[in-house]
Amino acid sequence: MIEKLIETIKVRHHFSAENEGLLRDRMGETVDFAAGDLIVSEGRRITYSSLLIDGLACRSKDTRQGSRQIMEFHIPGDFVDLHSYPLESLDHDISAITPCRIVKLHHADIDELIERDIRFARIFWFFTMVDASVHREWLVNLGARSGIARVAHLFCELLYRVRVVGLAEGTGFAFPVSQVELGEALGFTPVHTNRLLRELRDRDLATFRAKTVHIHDLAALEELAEFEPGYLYLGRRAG
Amino acid sequence: MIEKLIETIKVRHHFSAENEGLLRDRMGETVDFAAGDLIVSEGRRITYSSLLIDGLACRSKDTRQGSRQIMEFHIPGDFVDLHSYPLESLDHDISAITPCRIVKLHHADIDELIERDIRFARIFWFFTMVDASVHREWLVNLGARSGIARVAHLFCELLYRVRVVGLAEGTGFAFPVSQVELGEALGFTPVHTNRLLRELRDRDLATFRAKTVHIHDLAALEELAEFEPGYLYLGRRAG
DNA sequence: CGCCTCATTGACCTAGTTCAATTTGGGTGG
DNA sequence: CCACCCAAATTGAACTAGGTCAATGAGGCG
Repeated sequence: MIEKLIETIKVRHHFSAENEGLLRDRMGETVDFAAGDLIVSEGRRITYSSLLIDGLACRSKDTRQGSRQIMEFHIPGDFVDLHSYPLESLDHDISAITPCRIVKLHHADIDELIERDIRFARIFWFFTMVDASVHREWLVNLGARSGIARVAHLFCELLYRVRVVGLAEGTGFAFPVSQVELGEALGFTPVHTNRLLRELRDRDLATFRAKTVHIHDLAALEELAEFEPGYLYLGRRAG
Repeated sequence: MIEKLIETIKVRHHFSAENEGLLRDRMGETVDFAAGDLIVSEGRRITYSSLLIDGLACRSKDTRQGSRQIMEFHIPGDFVDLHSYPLESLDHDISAITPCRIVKLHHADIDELIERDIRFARIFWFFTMVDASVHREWLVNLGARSGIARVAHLFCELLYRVRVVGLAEGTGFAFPVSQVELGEALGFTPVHTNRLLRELRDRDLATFRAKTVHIHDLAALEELAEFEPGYLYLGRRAG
């Protein structure tokens, strides 16, 4: 059930079988959410973190004008709100885009894990720092890249992340968002998002159809996006 | 010397005199940088974190087209690269905008502090999570707010942060950036940044002149920016 | 004084928005 | 199986925020 999480740990850290066992034992209840549900809502005090094991979720903030900014997409294997452990409450919403299943990890259990082996603190802190790194890359995306490059960059990022947890099929992957939601992540209107997708298709770089991304020319797409995967910290490292 | 850091801890956590002493004892060498210097450069392996005690610094990434995206400004009292402690290397540059003075806190000493009192881990992790929260708010800024609101939002954020460390003078504060740099943070060209500043001035909301921001009508500016300071996590809380 | 960098302004251009209409495709009831 | 429905995708045309290019102005400093 938490296989995908284990994968995301192991690409980055040495992780003993013993600690893997400890972690498995601490995982709590499973909860299901329907598409559109709030998994965590802004400002609420939180006593557990949610590991996404199935579905697509996102972090977002609403603006007063009724628009919404999506700040990160979450795929199975991601803790969607691990930062609630140090922060205790969140500054934004986490919502289910498709039906989602999460497993709880209570903050008290995180405390225990860290007490048992301080390396757990490193691992969890590291995860939250990867999210921050992704945020920074998205800032570059929104602030400094052209429309077409923004879409390309997002597709590249998702491909790399999805591969780690075994959800890629070659250079294609499921990405069950509407064009409205895609626009909310990229800072564009749905109309313009649609035109950018058409341009990607016309240039034979990537196709987004039926909630699925197919990348036709990954090298060219990365070139267009100036994609450098380093910010995802996917390399195996000492830990 | 680290008074401002202590302030930023104390607005958020209970912090004992004993721990304050421990922290003071661990602070390392002081280093000075000239305006424009890189304090930390992308990809470098890092063994200490830098506490900014004087000057203005920023986190940024360069794009291949030669433009630059600024992702956060740092004022005295901020650790500019505390995330290098869990990450060990950084995905972006940290540079001195004005002459800067930093004090080193070696990662080995952070280890020791945490070993002495686990609450240090919470405090440091918390700091890095506030940076992430700021990143998310900036994502909303770049992705979903109008030009004028973006500038307004940045000015509001800086006022609130600068107040904590005693660097505000009423509703004014020093902000020694050029309009080019301001544009690099907001995702605008210098020309357009200039026009937005003129509009803020014309509407009697705020003035940016001689490297100083003067806010004339804070309530109206916050309203325009949809500024909600919660994301800065400045309220005093249990820790 | 004379640079030199930065701020300011104008005129024109383009990426992205807005509004509105049309098409597509999956699901559902008969 | 088909007719219908509804949400989402697609396209067009007109509009606007922001970019580009280029010239001018203003302050700081050797």
